[in-house]
Amino acid sequence: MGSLRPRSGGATEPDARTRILDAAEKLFAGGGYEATPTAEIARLAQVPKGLVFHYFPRKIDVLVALIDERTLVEEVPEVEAVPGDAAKSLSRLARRLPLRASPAMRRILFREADTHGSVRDRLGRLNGEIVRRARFALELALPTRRGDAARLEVAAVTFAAVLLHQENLCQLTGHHIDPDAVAELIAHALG
Amino acid sequence: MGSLRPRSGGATEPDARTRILDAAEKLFAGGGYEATPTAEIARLAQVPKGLVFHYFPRKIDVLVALIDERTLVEEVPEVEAVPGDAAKSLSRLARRLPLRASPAMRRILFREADTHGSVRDRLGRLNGEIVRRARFALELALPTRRGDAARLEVAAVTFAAVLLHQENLCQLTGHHIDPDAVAELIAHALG
Amino acid sequence: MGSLRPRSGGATEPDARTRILDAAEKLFAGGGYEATPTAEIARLAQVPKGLVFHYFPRKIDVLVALIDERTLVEEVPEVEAVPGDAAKSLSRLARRLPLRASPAMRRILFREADTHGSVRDRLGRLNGEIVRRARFALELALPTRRGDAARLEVAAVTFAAVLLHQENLCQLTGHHIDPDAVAELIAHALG
Amino acid sequence: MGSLRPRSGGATEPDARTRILDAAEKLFAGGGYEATPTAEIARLAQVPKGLVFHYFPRKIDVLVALIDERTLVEEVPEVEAVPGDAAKSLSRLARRLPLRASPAMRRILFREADTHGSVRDRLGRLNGEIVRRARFALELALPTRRGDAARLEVAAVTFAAVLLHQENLCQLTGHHIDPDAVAELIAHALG
DNA sequence: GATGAATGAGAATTCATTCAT
DNA sequence: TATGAATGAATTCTCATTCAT
Repeated sequence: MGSLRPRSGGATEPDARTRILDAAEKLFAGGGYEATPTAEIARLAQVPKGLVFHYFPRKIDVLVALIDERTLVEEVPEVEAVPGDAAKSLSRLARRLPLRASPAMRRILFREADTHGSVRDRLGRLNGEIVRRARFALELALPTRRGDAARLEVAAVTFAAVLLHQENLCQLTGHHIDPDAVAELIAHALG
Repeated sequence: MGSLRPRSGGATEPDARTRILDAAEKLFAGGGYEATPTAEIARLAQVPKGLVFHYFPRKIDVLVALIDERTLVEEVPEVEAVPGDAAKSLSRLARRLPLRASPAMRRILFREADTHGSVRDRLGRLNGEIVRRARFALELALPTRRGDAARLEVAAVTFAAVLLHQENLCQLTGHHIDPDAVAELIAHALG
Repeated sequence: MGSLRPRSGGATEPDARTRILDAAEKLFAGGGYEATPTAEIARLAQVPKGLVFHYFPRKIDVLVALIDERTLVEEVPEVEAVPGDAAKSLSRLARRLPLRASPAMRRILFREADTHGSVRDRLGRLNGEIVRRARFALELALPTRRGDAARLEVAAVTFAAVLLHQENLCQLTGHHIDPDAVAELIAHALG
Repeated sequence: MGSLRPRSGGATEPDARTRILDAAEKLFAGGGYEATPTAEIARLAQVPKGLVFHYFPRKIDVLVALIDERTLVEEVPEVEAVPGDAAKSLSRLARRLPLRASPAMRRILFREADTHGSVRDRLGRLNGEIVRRARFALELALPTRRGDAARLEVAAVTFAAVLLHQENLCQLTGHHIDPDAVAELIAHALG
């Protein structure tokens, strides 16, 4: 499990709070937030039950802390787009979503979107950021023509939809999408 | 709530089993499966608690019955596509997903995809059917060119992603997608 | 399962009441009276749940009927003892307990002795009858000596204990007793 | 009720776990395991319902703990037999069964033999130990003769049967056995 | 900070029994 | 006589949360 917080480095055993979050991350990703008892978090974290509530007074605080500390939507100004090559720019975006989070945290992010506002918000910001980057990449790649703004926006939104759809439902339904091919398709549509 | 089962027509009060499913549909869509106690289903359905278990021995059976009886993925051979007009064909598909289910059932379908295999399966079939129809629509609309099969497939998959993404996450994140615009974009990409 | 009631002979399917008792016999012997739901009796008997209560208004009536109709302690005057051969007489008794009941009913008889007075009574009568027969066998077999009445009684009671212990606990604990050897031992003690 | 665990001595109120086992011991002996609700155990123990499940996650664990902690089959090498006096040796054995358990626990041991394997095992070991001791007592008491091993074994098994039969069924059927008289009978048979 | 016993509301499920048909 | 839906109290078990130490 990936933490965004610096851990006490080397071979040291992570501290109790970290172990609790590690356990919750695994369990929430597996069975879901509602179906995971705090007692099981404690057991897996190898901490006494009471300690979970010492760090996280209510169960929901564990989820909030996970989202807060272990997912990061990268909203940096500089986006690595390839000027003049829309397809390549989108492919890059696909290969490296502006989301720093472990696979488990990604599952939680999508799965528990209904559970708490903070999760939903994070997901919304991720979507927004992907759209923003896709838009930027396309703007940078394409010769500026008038009247293209709307179409470019649609392309960006579409690409974001494909990426998030893949992250979320494709894993469940077993379908597969090749983002590179989609990138090329979209680039072609705008070209 | 929409039932695929024929109800006892007219103003007759629906029978107990139907009322239970009606109540479950509303509650699962609202608070989610795990967070909904069977007692609340019974209360809303105005039946004694025991009757819920008379019809559905375990709680999960209520969810399975809902998916089973109140969602239908239309897998019919004839698809109404407009020959020669890819964009219009896709737009039509967007306007009428091959999914017969109430808005509440749609919410349940996406929300509880992790909860039980039967939900996941249904969702997978929905995705598959949308892809199939999009593919068919595009094949019918476009002049047959060699080597385009792959690109056409990508277009179909992309369109399906957009539609399902809209049904699922757009409602949560507050973003919006105009399927018609996406349809046009894709048609243009293949045109 | 053995019924003491005459069944409708030949290959005819037994009637509902009989099937209910057949099912109860098997289930009570297997899991015990308390742990057997009436619904399961109905299921195994392949009769609707309501019919069980038609024939047996309360659940305990099923057990009482079983004991009543499917166990018989033979309290007949004529006992086949071998005059002059105590060991042989006891052996015969062991080989044919004065209890007409299927193995399942025997299990129920011992297992549910605490559950209802009628079961306890039947068991008491069985014990009494075995003692009576053992006593009779020994009296018949042995030359009448004064002062031996008490010892003979002890022998009879001992033999009954061995037989019932075997029927009851030996089956559970996996131990084994050879009644013939015990018969010989006792005969020797009195000889 | 006798506990094999050391209690907090003196007039101190026993702790919650002990009170739960005390209550269960009384209730299981009275009405039987199946017929005793955990809620009644809690009530009698004067602890909240939840605490029963804190210590014993499933109801059966209460029974298992009782058997485990409150019955002990004494399997010690040294057996106090009276050399040369078989009858007396057996009488001693009868007077002090190698079973450390309260009368209530004895009732539970025999009554719930079908309920759980652990009970059955304990009962089996008790039977085995009694046989072993009876055998030892007789070996010690009797002059060693050839070919008597089998008869001695039968005698031991018989005596064990009588003792356990008395503990178990005699209480139910109302019959009575005088172990001393049986001891004498057996001694006489081997004498 | 750490701990695990304690709490009790409430969850799922069971089940004997009733009853209208 | 036959049926299975209906009932609701009771039962086992869960679990977030508190709290004394």
